[in-house]
Amino acid sequence: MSHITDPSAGRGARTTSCRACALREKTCFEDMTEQELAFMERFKVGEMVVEAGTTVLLQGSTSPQLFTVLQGLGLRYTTLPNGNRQVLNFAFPGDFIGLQSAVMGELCHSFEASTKMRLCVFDRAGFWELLRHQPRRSFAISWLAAREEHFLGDSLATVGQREAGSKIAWALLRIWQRLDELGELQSSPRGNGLRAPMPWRQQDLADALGMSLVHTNKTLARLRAKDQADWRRGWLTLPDPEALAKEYEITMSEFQKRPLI
Amino acid sequence: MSHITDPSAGRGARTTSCRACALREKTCFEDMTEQELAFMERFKVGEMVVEAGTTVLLQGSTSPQLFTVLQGLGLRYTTLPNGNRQVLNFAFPGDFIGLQSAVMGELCHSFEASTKMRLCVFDRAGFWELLRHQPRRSFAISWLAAREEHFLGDSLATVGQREAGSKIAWALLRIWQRLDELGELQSSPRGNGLRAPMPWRQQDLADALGMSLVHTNKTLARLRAKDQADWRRGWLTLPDPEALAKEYEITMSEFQKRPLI
DNA sequence: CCAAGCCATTGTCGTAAGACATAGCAACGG
DNA sequence: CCGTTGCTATGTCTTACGACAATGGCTTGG
Repeated sequence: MSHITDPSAGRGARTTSCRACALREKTCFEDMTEQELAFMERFKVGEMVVEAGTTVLLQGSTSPQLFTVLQGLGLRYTTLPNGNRQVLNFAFPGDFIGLQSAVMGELCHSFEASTKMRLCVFDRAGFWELLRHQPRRSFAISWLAAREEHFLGDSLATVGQREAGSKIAWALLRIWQRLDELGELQSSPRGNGLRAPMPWRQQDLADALGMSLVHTNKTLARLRAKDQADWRRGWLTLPDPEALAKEYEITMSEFQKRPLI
Repeated sequence: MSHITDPSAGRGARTTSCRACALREKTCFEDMTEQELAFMERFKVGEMVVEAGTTVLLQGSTSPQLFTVLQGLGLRYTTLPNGNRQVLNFAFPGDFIGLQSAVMGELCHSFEASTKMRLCVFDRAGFWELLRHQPRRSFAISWLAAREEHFLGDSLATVGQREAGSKIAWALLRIWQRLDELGELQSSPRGNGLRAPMPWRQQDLADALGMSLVHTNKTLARLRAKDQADWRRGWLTLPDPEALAKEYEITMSEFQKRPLI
């Protein structure tokens, strides 16, 4: 299902860490120094490519690895004792996976690839080294953690306080915005506006919002009937994101450049 | 409503930062070095005492300050455009408040004192200095952030996937455990087991769990009738926490020593 | 070309939870 | 002493949402 490639194989010195991919321009940092690069080189274990559907991290296990998403989309979730599943968030390129596992011993969530993914693999043991010796990287960790905390809080407020239509709209807008930031929006084949790839299943969205599959489906149908959002066969189309946000009282946070690990 | 005291007034050098209070033994770190102490001294702005009901941080504003809770209990919440309120978490002594505001420009949540509180005030501008020059403190920040992320995820799963009784039980157990860790459990005046101070209102709990006040009240009454939990007049009594957790399929995370900022 | 899965869709029905209204009960203040 | 305020407690009625069931449409694979 997956294989690990040697990070040093066949690439020049300055394409190390995550800088190999197009994510570089999205960072809010100047280029790393040579010293930092050398350190990150040691920290990085390799790259991993996994097929859609692969469980990368499994709740209850103790993974020795941390990841940064380079390509593809994923899903972070917990399974409750009653069998229910809660999707904690959707993962996009640039996301750092596993900070919690580095702190809590045992994993309290699973991570699954929703499409084919390419991951940058780091060694958990080296993580504390990173914090100790690389203040700028350390800043990045805190930045990402704070941002993650912010979005989890936002999710909590949505799941707790919004009604079905508003929940769905919120989730779609959030995903839309994130893909927009990553430059993943494309013009529709029929030429009517933009569309975004959205490979998840309705069940995933339902589990993210604390709704049943059926109710999610019906609510999506309602949004589609009102020409507010159309999500079918892996593609999302929002005719007017701003109007949608206004209709359902959703305030989007503005774009922020993000640091990379 | 509040006043700020000079941190250097009337106390010895080694009682600086947050180490002045009994929280010290709860840390997972060796004592700070003299150098670290000196740095934290600069970082610390003062202490602040606020009365119950005070809004310490207001959503939408830009606070130049970060806090560590020294004494008292508080509440972190967001207000949605539709007027609903979501309580994000309850704050206890040792909690670090404001990491997000240090990263996102504008505050996206409010913080309110539920009892009289004593807070350790830090300067936001000095925060990045801290990360840059104090690797051990920087570790602590990451640790706390990861833990916060963990609990937010847990909250999300609870609000999204549990039914009313289980939600309430989960919240009560979580608060009980936290107070236990802080050594705040007391023997009941009537001599029947332990009790914990719980100064919040039913509305607060309702807003934390995404339930209506009325339903929260009725669910609490049901738990009380079954002798599983009794929360009245600011005091919580759990006759058998383990049994409660088992009954409602709640797995408590074990105690972990926490670092201090 | 048909069978088997996997999802999406839609209808019916039941219930958990919300909305609203009202009452009870301290605590506080003049 | 009584009126106000802030919170808790119940009763009744309504509804958004979940549970269950059946269908249909792609996709994969022999």
